[in-house]
This record gives sequence, C-alpha cells and structure tokens, in this order.
Amino acid sequence: MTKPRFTFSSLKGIPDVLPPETILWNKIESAACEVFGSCGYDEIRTPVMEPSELFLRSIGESSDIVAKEMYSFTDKGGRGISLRPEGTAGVVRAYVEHNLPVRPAPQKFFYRGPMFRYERPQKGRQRQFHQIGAECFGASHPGMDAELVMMLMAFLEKAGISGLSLEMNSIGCPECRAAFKERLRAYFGPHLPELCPDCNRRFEQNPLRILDCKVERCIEIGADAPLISESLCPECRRHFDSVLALLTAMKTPYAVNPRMVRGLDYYTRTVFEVKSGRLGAQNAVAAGGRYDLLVSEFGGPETPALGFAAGMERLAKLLAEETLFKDLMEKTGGQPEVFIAPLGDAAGAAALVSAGLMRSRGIRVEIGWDGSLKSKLRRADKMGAKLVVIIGEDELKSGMYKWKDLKSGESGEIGAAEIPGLLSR
RNA sequence: GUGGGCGUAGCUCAAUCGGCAGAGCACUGGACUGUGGCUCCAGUGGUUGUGGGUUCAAUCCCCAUCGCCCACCCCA
Repeated sequence: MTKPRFTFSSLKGIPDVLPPETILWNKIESAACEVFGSCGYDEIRTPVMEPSELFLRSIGESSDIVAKEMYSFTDKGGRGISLRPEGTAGVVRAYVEHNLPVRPAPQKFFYRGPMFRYERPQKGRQRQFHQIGAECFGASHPGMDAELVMMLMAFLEKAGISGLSLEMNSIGCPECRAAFKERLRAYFGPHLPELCPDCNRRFEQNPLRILDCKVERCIEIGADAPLISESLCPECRRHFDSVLALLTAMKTPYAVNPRMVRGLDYYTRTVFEVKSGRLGAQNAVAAGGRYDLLVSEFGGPETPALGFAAGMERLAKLLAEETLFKDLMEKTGGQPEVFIAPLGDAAGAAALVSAGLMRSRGIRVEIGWDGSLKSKLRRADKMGAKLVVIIGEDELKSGMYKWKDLKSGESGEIGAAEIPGLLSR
C-alpha cells in the first residue's frame, strides 16, 4: 500500500449520513409521504440553486440568512446564484412560474432535500442540512392553519417521535405588526442603555427579537413589554382565535407563546414552532406559518398561503433516542434474512440462482463469498442473519441444501425452492 | 463573525517530572480440514490533526493553522 499523497474529508458542517442512520431518515420520510399524501399534498422537487435575488426578496435582506449565511456565487454567465437556504422561496417561485394559481385551489405540495447556510456548526445545526416541508396555496380560512398544524403533528407522531411541544402565536398583518413594533420601541427606548448590545441592534432591525433575548437583564426588562396579542387588528385577532379554537376542539395540545418570533420576513398572522427539550440550544424541530403576501410579491395573483419545514437531522436525532425505535433497529437494521455460504465454484452459481429467487420475492439475502466455512458462518452471525444456507458438493449432488437457524441452532436439509418457507415459521 | 473546550489505532481511552507510542473493543486468521456465538492464541492497524519553535530528547511545553464539540449571533 502506498500512502496516499492527499487525504480528504467532508467540508466543515457538511457531514455524511451513514447507515444505519439512513434507515431513520427513510422511516421519517415515509411517514411524511404517507401523512402528507392523506392530506392531499403531492411532492414537488425544486432546484437546490436559485437566483440570489429570489431569496433576497422572500426571506428579507435584514435577515442574517440572507445578510451573511448564503452560499452565493457568480456563474460563468455572470448570474448571481445562491444555494437555497430554505425551501419555501423555490416552491413559491415554481407555483408562480408554472401558473399553478389557475389550477383549482388549494394547491398543496410537500418537498424534501438539502438546504445550505454558511453558519458556525453546533449541536443540531450544520451548513448543509435537510428539511422536509409542506406548502399550501389558496386557502385563507383559519381551518387550513389548524389542519396544517395537525398534519405536522400527525406526521411527527407517525414517525415515532415523542416528547414534543407545540407553540402558537400570531404576528399579525403588516399593519398590526408595524403598530406593534412602534409600541415595542416606545417601551424599550428608555431602557436602551440597560439592554445588551445585541438588543440595541435588534431595537433598530427587528424589535420583536428583543422579546426572546437570553440575557437575564433583557428578560427582566422585557417582562412587562407589550405583547403582540394586544396589538392585533380585529381581523387578525379573529383569525388567530379561530385557529386556536379549532386546535382546542381537536384536542391538539398547544401553548400560546406571545413572544415567539420568526426568522423570515414573509410570515403573516399564524406562526408556530414544534420544540423538543432534548436538542440543546437548537430546540426547534419544525416551524412554519402563514405567508399571505409572498405569492403576489413574486408576481402571482394575491394568494393566501401557509407552510412549515421540519429539520431532518434534528428529527433523526430524536428518533434515534426513542427506545421503541432502538428495538426496531436491532431487528431490521440492515440484517440479512438469509446468508448463503457456497463452497466451491459450482456452489457459487447455485448460490446466485438461489439468492436471485429469494431476492425477487423481496427477501434480503447475503452471499458469503470469501473465507472458510467457519469464517462465513462467523460473518453471518455478526451480520445478524436469521438463517444460513450451506451449499457444497454434497448438497449440489442431492439438491438438498443444509440450513441452520442461527438463533435457535436448529438445522436440517431443504430443497432450494423451500427456503423462504423456513423464514415464516 | 464572537467566546470556551477538545484533537493519540476504525471506536473508547492510557502513556509517571519531558525519556523506547500502549490497552480494551472492533476487524482478519488460527486452535476446531464442512458448521456461528463462549474461550484461548496470533495478526492487521499510528508521520500522536498539520506546520513551526524550545530541548540531548516533545503525545506532553510554546506559537500558528486545520478540524471537531458546546454556546452566542441567527435559525430547522
């Protein structure tokens, strides 16, 4: 072996996902497909790259995501391009570009895939991460808000993730939010010297964020700050009350968090977050809300819309801790049902034929090509195979293969075609 | 971008005051010629993240750099 001149590793904050963790991902994704499908959502796949302008216009230039976290570059044609930092902008672009508003409302989509943000990695946060999300266009009724939230919770439950809490808030329409910001500035203005440097910056950029500052003094000062719920216009108030009433009626547990803020500029009215206490500082596993103005800002007709996104890595981390799923992993985590040990070249052909028959029936079969019979068996055991089938010269002659159940130690002989029957005993 | 912690075998970790880089697990093979697990034996595996500096001598001390972890900012 010559020593490699260079070694490579994946980029900072952009890790590989290896088995058996990928099995968790598949389980989460299949739960999503099933639940979302039953709610009338179909999958949409949009590019991972979009014009940078798309994100500037949707997420908002003041957001850190756009200001400093985008992977942006200029392509050979001089176009400004960015890797998507979130999924909604692309879906809205596709919705408008393909004139989907002419299809009957509501139009409902879900998506999944990698997102990119140039941030310092920490627990639950990476530079490439994966989201699975849903978007619904053309429904303004609060019933759709409640339905979307319930769909999200049903998905998480179906995926097998427990210990989550749902927080609801309304950040109103641009009118009531603007009024609220002024009330906040009026309240915090006199306290500016006492607030932390970050909050002094927030005071200018987005005073709502002062409300969820983590500095103790800021929390104290903010304790008596006005709440958005007191500033909502009658329409927004009615909408929010209606959403909450529906959740209550459906016995979906939630808590109103009047201090919840969203990171993206496009949200209006309903916003929500699903949190876990087991994820460190990055405790949100899913978040979303209504964005009634974004479609028209993208050149489409005025179209109310709402959606959410869930973080796959965070969900997978939680799911990996579920004891229920640990058991499942032990039973099905990439373990062959049948391990065929051929001895000699002629037996190899017979092993392939036999394996092919079983595999076409969906049985997971491993063939042990290398090593002695002993090492083959040892490997079968380590792989967690249920059944070993041995094919040597004697077996080829008689057509009866030796088998052994590695759990019970039972063994015997059986015709090649009968092997699957042994599995269902 | 800011602050703190940590980098020794695939993994978990040792290495006395600065003095020959080790163990367990894992992997491969053998003991047992065609029957796994248990036991025993052996083997593979390292420029101690990288580059400088101090020193007779550096895994150890110093500097830089890269990476990882945690937190802030921000966010799924």
